[in-house]
Amino acid sequence: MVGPILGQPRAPRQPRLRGVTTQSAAPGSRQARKERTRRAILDAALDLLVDEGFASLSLRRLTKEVGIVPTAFYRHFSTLDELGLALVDESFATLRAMIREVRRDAPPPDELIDASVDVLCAQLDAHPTHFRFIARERYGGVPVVRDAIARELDGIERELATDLAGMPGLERWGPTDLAVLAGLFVDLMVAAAAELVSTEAGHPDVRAAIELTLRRQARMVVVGAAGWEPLAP
Amino acid sequence: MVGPILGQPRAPRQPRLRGVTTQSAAPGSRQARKERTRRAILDAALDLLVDEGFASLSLRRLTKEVGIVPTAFYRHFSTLDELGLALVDESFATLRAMIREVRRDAPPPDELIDASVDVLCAQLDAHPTHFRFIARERYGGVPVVRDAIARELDGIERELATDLAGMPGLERWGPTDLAVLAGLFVDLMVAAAAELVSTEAGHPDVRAAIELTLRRQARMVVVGAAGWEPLAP
DNA sequence: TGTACATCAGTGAACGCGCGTTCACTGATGTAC
DNA sequence: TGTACATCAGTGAACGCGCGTTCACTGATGTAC
Repeated sequence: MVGPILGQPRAPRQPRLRGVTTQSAAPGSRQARKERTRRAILDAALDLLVDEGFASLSLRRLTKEVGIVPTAFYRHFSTLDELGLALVDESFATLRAMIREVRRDAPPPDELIDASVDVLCAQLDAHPTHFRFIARERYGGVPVVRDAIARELDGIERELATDLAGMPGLERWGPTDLAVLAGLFVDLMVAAAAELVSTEAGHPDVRAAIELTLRRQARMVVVGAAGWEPLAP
Repeated sequence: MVGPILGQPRAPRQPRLRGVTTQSAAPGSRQARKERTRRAILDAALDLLVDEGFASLSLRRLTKEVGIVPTAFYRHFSTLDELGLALVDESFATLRAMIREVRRDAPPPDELIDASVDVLCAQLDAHPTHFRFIARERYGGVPVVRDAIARELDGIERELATDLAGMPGLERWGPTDLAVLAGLFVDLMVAAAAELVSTEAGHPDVRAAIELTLRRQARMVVVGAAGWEPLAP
């Protein structure tokens, strides 16, 4: 065991923000501490991305925010792109969890829209940085990240199309129509998420208005789907 | 008049890419040449923004592309933000011209969607960089630009709502419902534009698929609007 | 028309700064015996 | 249990580079007379 004062040769580097401490004082196994630092890097990145795009993220500012030295970053990610992909993974884990929640509750068709929007708003409150990341980087400046997000959103559209296939009134729809409808819902969701997380600190009035608009837009789409004469697949 | 060789004290700086020439050789009045350089800066910026976000745009690379020295930039814009706002102006001039074109042709309601999508696709071919700029920077990393785009899109939504108000079947709609529908169309358009300009060099098949999806989505929304029971304003 | 002066778009040297990445290192944790 | 050695997350100095911005300048264009 190491004394609390020993092993700090010069002015000790204080933990800066996130509980990442100097090697002499951190609790837990080496592996646990490494994982904690990785977590701190991801969190610091999501925080910094509130104000800027991923393309402008600087490794030095990021590691400063975490409280580690710039070179320590490379113990966790070999490039910034790799960090970006980890953020895509994490953000879509949140989004998929949200979708699973709706699917699990299986609300009746007439409540489906409101229930889905409720879940979306709750998730937006719980993980605003994840949704902001997806919305902002979807058409953002880093091709690797942009492509990864496009691929994930494609997957979600396909899943949603499968879900929709079993719904009352949509049994006779072809795969193309289902894909079109699914795309409509996904676009609607991402656009609304982007609006909601960008007004973050704004008035609850603005927020309520965006939420209301989303509900009406989604219902309008549902009415359109209900009246849609399915085309050949 | 100045001779073609005189007044070039050392290795003459060749015009690099855009026809911006050294001061000794450029034709036209001083004002005309200044305007031409400004134009070249805007064009070079739009070109560079194919590959990166506005937040990552570097003044030095930009001026190098134009063929002027970095400091000459300040003769035309006092900051990069000001350049960004000029690009917003220009991009929305294109978008508004597109809307005017649809309005002028005034196609009958049953052809309105297809006619609008046709115009959109034609404009996307003519000015892909403008639409890419709007789509990418709408949620991008530079607040000044993002806010300006949000304001412009709001204006367009309001205009569109006014247009829609006079259409058959929508006379009894309240302003809120009209705004909801207008928002839906604008989101659809921007999302489709973003998809179309991002596959730029891609297969015409992909392009055709996106275009077809857009047509079906728009029609689905129209069906939804037609079946919509208007609510209190 | 010719001359003298003003304007100003573009130049080029220089500045200090933050950037990503390299490298040899330190010292607490982990492990083999 | 105690000891000797290996591992490896984090350190800190150093590098060369491109960045935005300053400043005094140049010389063709524009204008007043």
